[in-house]
Amino acid sequence: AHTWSAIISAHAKLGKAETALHLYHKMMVLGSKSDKYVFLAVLKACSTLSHVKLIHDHIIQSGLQSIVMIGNAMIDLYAKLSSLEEARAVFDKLLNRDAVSCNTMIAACTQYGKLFQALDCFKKMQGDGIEPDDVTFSSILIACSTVGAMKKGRLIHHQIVERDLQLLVNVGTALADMYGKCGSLIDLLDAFRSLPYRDIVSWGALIAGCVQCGKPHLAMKYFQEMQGEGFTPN
RNA sequence: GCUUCGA
Repeated sequence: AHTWSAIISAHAKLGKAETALHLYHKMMVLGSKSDKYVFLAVLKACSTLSHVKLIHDHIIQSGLQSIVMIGNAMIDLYAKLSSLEEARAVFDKLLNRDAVSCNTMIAACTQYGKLFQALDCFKKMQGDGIEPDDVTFSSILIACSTVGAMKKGRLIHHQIVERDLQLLVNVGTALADMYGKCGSLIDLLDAFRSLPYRDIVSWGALIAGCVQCGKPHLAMKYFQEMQGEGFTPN
């Protein structure tokens, strides 16, 4: 199974989804048993709901549905290909939820523009003794930015600083993004300057944020500066 | 060989 999962996931990562699914089919025909890594690899190759449902059935038949990593992948896929309700159904049934489960659910709520549900999930995970991590905070910030909730974003910002998580690029960039989308140029620049390093994504958040804040000339200035630091615009 | 976030 480990050699099958390696080759299936390699194809899935390279975007060769059909080939990955064919290999999975071949593996079954040859009578090899799937383990959790095979399922994770083949789930990555699923681009339609019907594929996901089919694999989900196989997972249930194998009795592997209660494995956290599998459940987490299912939450993500149902959110992206089906509906928030279906994602939540998997989330609710999962008994050994971890931070990734909650992060995935929060990102799912965000995708559907449900800030209140995202915040509720954030609150409940802490009630359940699951520690929020950097991914949790970056996801919650994106939820705030998509609905322009700067006041809530600031409260989250304080919790981030308490843990020094603003020093991580993903969190720092999400902060910059949130302030930019909410129109606070000062806070946007402050978040950007606190980043441990800059990459193409953080530059993008800065430039888009300047535009959002009504400062197109500043955006142009940073666009030049970005190229001066060797980044090619994407 | 392994799931979630900043585009």
